[in-house]
Amino acid sequence: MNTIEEKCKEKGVRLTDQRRTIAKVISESKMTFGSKDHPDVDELHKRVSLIDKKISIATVYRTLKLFEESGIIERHDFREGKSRYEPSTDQHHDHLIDIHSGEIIEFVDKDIEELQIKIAKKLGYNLVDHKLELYGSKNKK
Amino acid sequence: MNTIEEKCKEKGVRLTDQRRTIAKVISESKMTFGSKDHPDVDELHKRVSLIDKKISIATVYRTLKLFEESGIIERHDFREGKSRYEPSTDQHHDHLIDIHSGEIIEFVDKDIEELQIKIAKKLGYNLVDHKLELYGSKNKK
DNA sequence: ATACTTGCAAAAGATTTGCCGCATG
DNA sequence: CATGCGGCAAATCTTTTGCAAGTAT
Repeated sequence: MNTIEEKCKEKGVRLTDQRRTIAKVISESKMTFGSKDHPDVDELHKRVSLIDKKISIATVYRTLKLFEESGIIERHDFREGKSRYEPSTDQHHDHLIDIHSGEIIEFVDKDIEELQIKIAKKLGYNLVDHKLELYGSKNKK
Repeated sequence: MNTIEEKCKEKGVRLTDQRRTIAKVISESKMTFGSKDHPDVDELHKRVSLIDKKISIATVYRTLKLFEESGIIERHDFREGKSRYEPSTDQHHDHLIDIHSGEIIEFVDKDIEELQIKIAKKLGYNLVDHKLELYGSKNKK
């Protein structure tokens, strides 16, 4: 059983064959394609179809929304007009996007996390969530 | 003449009545509606129509894209599936979005800016741009 | 049994584009 | 005058939804 399937059980998300298949594909995305993998809906539907070609894209959309709302996966908009997904991790991370290749690098920085909480507090808010994306070009030399 | 019109001249962006009107509306957005104003395309079209009701929404889209590509205005996606705009400023700022009211608070933090540059460098990149959005709920007390 | 899911196709919402007459520099 | 611009409607792209039939607990 894959990680996402386990999380569904924990959260009381009902499981069906379709959801199990989609869960499996997302769970295996990073394992198979590396930490730079953040597939979009179409890509996920393609991968899911290899396992069960009867799963419709509407189900993929519905399942992704469900998983996202349960905190099981994360959705990102990298300024392309479509969403990309990845499994949630214990360790929060942010992204650096290579503006030339589109490659996505993940990173973790504790100082930045703390600074954000402090800024929100100063403005009179509790930080619930945040999004930090760096856009950069590869440094020659 | 408004600020955006001036910037068009600097950048060699051709001016027309429609573009002048749209420039005026964006220039005046913060003056009229406060620093929390980040209108979307529909809202801008409504405001523009009050001045010249013959300007089509296609022109608003085309003009916003043009201004954005020239660095005259900034586009944001605050996770709503549509874009919001504001005039570019000399002083870079980030946004905190109230998850309950949708209110947008602008803030500037030099430490965070520096930290981002440092992180990008460590990963072998030159930071070209970035996006930081904090999502928070109002802190009672 | 009963409420939840799915597939399909249609709908919706945001944004872009082809065409052609018109304005700008 | 030539090139680019704007209006309109149709097209595109991503995502959502109504419906009828099937499925999980």
